[in-house]
Formats: sequence, C-alpha cells, structure tokens
Amino acid sequence: MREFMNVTKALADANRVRMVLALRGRELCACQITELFELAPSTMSKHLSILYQAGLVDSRKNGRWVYYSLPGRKAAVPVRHALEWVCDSLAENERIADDAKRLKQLLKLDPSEICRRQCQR
Amino acid sequence: MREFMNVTKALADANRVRMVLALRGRELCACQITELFELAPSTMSKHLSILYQAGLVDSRKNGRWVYYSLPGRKAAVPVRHALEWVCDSLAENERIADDAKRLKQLLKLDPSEICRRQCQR
DNA sequence: GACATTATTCGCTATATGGCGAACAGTGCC
DNA sequence: GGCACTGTTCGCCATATAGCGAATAATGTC
Repeated sequence: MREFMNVTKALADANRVRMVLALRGRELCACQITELFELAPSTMSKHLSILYQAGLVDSRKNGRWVYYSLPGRKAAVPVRHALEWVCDSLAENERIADDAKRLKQLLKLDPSEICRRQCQR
Repeated sequence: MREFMNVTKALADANRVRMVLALRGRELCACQITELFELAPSTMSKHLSILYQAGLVDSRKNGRWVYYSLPGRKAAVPVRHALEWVCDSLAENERIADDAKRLKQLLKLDPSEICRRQCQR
C-alpha cells in the first residue's frame, strides 16, 4: 500500500506528470529538464526525487551530470502499468505535445550551453 | 490534462483508494462506506465527491439513501484503465483484504441498523 | 589546492488538503 | 405541518506540499 501510494502521490502533480512524459524514449539530464519546465533547479530536483522514490524514473550519474530516464522492464509491474496508463492517457494532450515540441528545440543545444543560459538569469 | 489530474489527485489519498476497492463488484450506500472506514460522514462525503468529480465512481439516489458504485463500461478510457490499474495493483494487499473482510460482516446488517449505530456515538 | 560547474539539501513561505463538528437540505413518515 | 433520518455543505484547524533562494556536496579543470 505504501509503495502504491508513493506512485499515486508522485503522479498527483502536473509538473511531475509532464516530466514523466518528457522522458519517453530518451534520457535527459537534470539541467535539460529544468530548462524545459522553467522551474528553479531546487524545485526540479525535489520533483525528480519524488518520482525516483516512487520508482517512476531511474537516474544515472556521469561526471557532473545526472541523467534521468524511465525504468523500462526492470520496474515493478504496478509501476510499469502506471507509466503505460499515463503515457496512453496523455498521448494526444496539447500541453504535452507543446512540451515535446520545445524539448525538440532544446535537444539541438549542447547541455553546457543550457546551463550557461540558466546562470544568466 | 485537467481531467487526468483530477483522477491522479483523487487517487493520491489512501482512504479514497480503499473506497474504490471496496466498491468492486457491488454498490454501497454512503452510510455503509462511512461505517467501514470509521470516518466522519462529512469527511466521507467530501472524499466521495472528489472521486465522483474525477469520474471514478457513480452515484444513484434512492429515497434517503445515496448509493455509490464503480462506473464500469460507461467511464472514459483513461478512467477505466486507472480503475483496472488500482484494482490489479492492490488485489493482494493486506489492508484491502482486511477492508473486504470487515465489509463482508457489515453487509450482513441492515443499512438502517448501521445508521442507528453511528448516531449512538 | 583553488575555482567553476552541476545538482542536491535545507530553511522558509504560501497554498492545498484532510479531518471534524455544526448547520443546512432533501426525503419519508406520523 | 412537524419530526426523524440520511447526506451534503460550510467554516474551521492542523498538516502536507510546491515553490524559491541560500548553503552544501560532488565533480572536473586549471
């Protein structure tokens, strides 16, 4: 029950749901996600931590960068079903499509370029 | 997105999830649900209203009684999938099994008997 | 080692949420 | 109509949550 509620609570925030969908089919580093959603890095980090605790995302550290991704087959069955449910339900969603569009632009840039942009704010 | 978040938010509370599972395969009147979960009627009513707004439960009024049930085929696809996900994920859960056991006892009583019990508190 | 870079943790504030009891509303019975 | 019964709405309080900036941690570069 505890674990299941971790998943439902993790999915009860629109920004976290958008993050899950942004991770479909690719991994993203923290700064890319921060840039995509225009939130403070600390806020982003907390969201990702909640998703991670729920098992909804994986993380991988490489040097100074931390990459997040969807867990795929290794995830527990309830988590896998949750991810399928979320992705299926919002596949056609306008907001999600817009996120995907902006992400596409973002991926053309070098990650370090993104971080530089953030520092200038 | 709005509608989808209504569902995830509705499922982000353990008591509401337990209510959904208690409604598997039968309808229950509000006083039965109140008795099962030992919450104040006003609290129960609010929870049921949130589930209803999300489309996760149906309601039917009959005289002084209001009956709640799962929506079945008429529900939208994302809602149906959510209900399947919840029920599958917690089918073996201890707490849910205990709820089911207590509910079984409760169903032997007449609804009006239950209400009388509540008034005596 | 000193410094820049990337991400997380901590401390705080504003808002949202779950809980209750009291008041109100709708229904049925006398 | 008056009253009992069943549920809901309202007003309140305590706690949880999302957000930010500052401080800290971890890594790479000079």
